[in-house]
Amino acid sequence: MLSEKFNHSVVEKKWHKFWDENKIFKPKSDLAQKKFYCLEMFPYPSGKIHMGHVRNYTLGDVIANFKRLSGFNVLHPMGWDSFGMPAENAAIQNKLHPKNWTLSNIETMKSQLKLLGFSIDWDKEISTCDENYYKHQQKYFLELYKKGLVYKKESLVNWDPIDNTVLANEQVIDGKGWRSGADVVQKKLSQWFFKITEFADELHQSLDTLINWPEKVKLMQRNWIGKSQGCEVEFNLSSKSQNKKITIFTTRPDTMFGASFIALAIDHPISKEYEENVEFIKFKDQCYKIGNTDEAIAKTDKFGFQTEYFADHPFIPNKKLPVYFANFVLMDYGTGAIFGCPAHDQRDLDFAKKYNLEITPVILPKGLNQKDFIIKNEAFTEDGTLINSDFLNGLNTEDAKKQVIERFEKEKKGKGKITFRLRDWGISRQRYWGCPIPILYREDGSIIPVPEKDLPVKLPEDISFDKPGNPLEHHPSWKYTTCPETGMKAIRETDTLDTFVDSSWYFLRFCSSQNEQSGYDINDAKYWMPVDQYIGGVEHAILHLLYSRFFSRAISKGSKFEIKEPFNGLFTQGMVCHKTFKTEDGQWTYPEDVIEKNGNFFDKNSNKKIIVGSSESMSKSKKNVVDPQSVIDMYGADAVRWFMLSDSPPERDIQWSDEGIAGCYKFIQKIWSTSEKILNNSNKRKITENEKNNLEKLINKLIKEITFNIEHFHFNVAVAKFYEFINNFNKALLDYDCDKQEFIEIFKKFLILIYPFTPHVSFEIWEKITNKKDLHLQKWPDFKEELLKEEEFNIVIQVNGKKRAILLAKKNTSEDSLFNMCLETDNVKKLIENKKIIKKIYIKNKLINIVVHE
RNA sequence: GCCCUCGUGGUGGAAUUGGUAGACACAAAGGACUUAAAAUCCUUGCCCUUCGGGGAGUGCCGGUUCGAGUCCGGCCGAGGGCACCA
Repeated sequence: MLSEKFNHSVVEKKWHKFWDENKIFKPKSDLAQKKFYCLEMFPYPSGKIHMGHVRNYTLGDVIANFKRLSGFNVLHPMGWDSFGMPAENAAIQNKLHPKNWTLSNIETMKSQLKLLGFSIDWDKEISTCDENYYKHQQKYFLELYKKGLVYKKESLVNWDPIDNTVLANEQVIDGKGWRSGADVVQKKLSQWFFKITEFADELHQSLDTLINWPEKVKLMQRNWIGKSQGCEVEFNLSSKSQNKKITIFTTRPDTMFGASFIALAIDHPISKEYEENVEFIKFKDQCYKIGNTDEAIAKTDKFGFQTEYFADHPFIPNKKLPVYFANFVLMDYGTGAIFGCPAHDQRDLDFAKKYNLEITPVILPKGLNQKDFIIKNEAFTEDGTLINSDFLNGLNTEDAKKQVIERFEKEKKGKGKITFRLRDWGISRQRYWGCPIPILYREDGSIIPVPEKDLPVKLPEDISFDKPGNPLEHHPSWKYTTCPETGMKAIRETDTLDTFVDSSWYFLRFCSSQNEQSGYDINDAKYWMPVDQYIGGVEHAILHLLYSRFFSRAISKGSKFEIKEPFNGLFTQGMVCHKTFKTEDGQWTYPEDVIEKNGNFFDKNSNKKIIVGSSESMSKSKKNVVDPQSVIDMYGADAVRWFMLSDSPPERDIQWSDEGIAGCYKFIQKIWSTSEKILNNSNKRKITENEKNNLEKLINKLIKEITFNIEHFHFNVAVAKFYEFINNFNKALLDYDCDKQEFIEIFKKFLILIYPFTPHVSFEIWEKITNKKDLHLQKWPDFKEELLKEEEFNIVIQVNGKKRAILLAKKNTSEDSLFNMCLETDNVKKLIENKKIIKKIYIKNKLINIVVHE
């Protein structure tokens, strides 16, 4: 009988229809069953799906399927992060309405995702630009407003001059807008903020509870929150005309006796007194001129402006410290004021040298004599022993810190204090395509939250992008309204919410996606939350993941079900990379347009010579992309999924290659042809006990390995084990040449194991073998540990730690007889002849090492 | 500058606790089947060899150990995060 090829396009369509119609991926409403919430970061509907999506959702799908087979009630939903700037850019460029552009992209991408056969419950689909979604978000905004976690303030903000919008600190990367790449400038604007700093300590501490998060991500968040232990100290300032008090923050109170000046941030409140001082204005301008890139700032010389004030040293009577405004002091960290200790801080040293200020060393490095310790151009910033410090002399840094703080607290001059680097989250965006902020500005100047009954504040549809700036601002009527209480004239807030707000609670919405009354139902959330496995790109390590941790805390605070951590397990996958191609005149070229001739590469359209560049993460701008749709058409969804899981560990980058996908296609065919071989076998010879045993061992080993490797995210290793199994299984099929029944039973277990990876071919063969369409209802097979115990072992024989021979020995052979067997092995014999055996090491069923001496 | 991670064949990568380094796959070379191709299958893969085997070998140098890819110290290289945070 001739084997037929596996026809992926027909088979895959057939199963998509069956899965869809029977809603087999819908979770059960039986809340007594143990649950598993498997979530991948939802996509922004930019047009078409890309390979990054394919990899992300394939990884999640393996987990979801595996957990379903393992008896869990699995929630595996999908939605769209559908507000955002690209929709507006498309509107401007192509005269499309952002809504239409977005909805049509969603439609395209949804159909593409369906091609891949992901086990998603599409009934739970949500979209953040849907008013049924954002009305709840507006409600949460108002709740946070009530809880005092939202406020408005005038502040210097990061302004992206290309996108014409404000960016959060987290969205400024190397001084450039995270999306536009434009140099960010500082601008003073009145903005809404979420008080994320209120949770700084909790967000920091709670990271320790996230044992299923990558250390790397936790570390990044820890650094971002930046917890520092120190103290605040009050200084008395005096000038000819007046006295004042200011508070400074320091993490090095131990260096107090080395203080030689006080430095204030340029916008410290005291600067009000100098607003009209010509010299001060000059100084301020000079500071702003420097530019915004972090590198430029870091390299800038330290300079300052001396005030007429002097500060009293808290411990040294009559010691007066000059007070400066300095360009390196930040207003929004600590108190915006510091004391300078030049000997033990590099910035302070640079500053002190410029203005000839005192440099008093107070920390002596270990093992150094005080006479030999001179500060020249480098400050000593490490720990040591206190000198020149009155009551602290002789103490180490740690103890000195404690003593100083104790003394400050006793004398009411200061107190221990923890400070965070984290700033509040600026959420106002001057954009149309986002969630409107439900706030009114009444003509009498008061700020009125929109009453809940008037929600949602909907986006107007009739908008124009003819003028630059925010279309909501320019809309002829939308923003004009009246106060619901007084009837006074009022104007709507025209800023919309940062789209990171949208994605900060969507995982909660999935628990109750249809609920009209509230964003999520407490009982649903109690059952489904937290997300058991969250999967996405590491680029969200800080932004999205920190915001979500904050937002779910903030909205659930004080409710019957407080959410501490929304994501129990986190996995950050690597990117999909491809070689880059450039013509000699520097034009990026798509891989599909590159042809090879005698080892050289050419653009098939222009015939220009192509330079092959390094492999980089697939991106539209470099054109090193491969369209998933065309690959699915050619090789099938199972092959594409298989590729995504093969070779590279999921947390590392993967290299896309044509040979690789072709190899995956061959493997899918091989699964199919193996099933054909079994079924077409008409031999009637009965299988022997030994053969049967071997087959059982084979599948038992596979079950153990696949289970372990899925649970540990070693999908690439699981793939290798499948290859190994299929190779051995085919060999057995050929060698044993007996009645097929036993092979069928083994192969059925194999199909259950591989179903999470390649569902289409698995379902098809399962049906062919069993005449049933119920592969998804099978139970994940158990393995019998006793079958894995081998009767015979390869015992490695080492002489002086080097492998010299391998012995096949029965389990539990005594050490002595093994040793005797060793001595009779030719190789060993040669090597230990005329030598003294010093030592024997025996590791049971594994290894013997004979140590000899000349 | 500070912090973190990673260095294994031509390539992607295996190697649960220190115990047979290179599983599995891709690419390459040779071969089988075929009129031919595709598909499939087999063999090979550093150096020496009398074909039994021997030697070197996981970025480099050193250490601990009977035994190190794995642990420790010091270099070198790549990638990532933070960057005037007092």
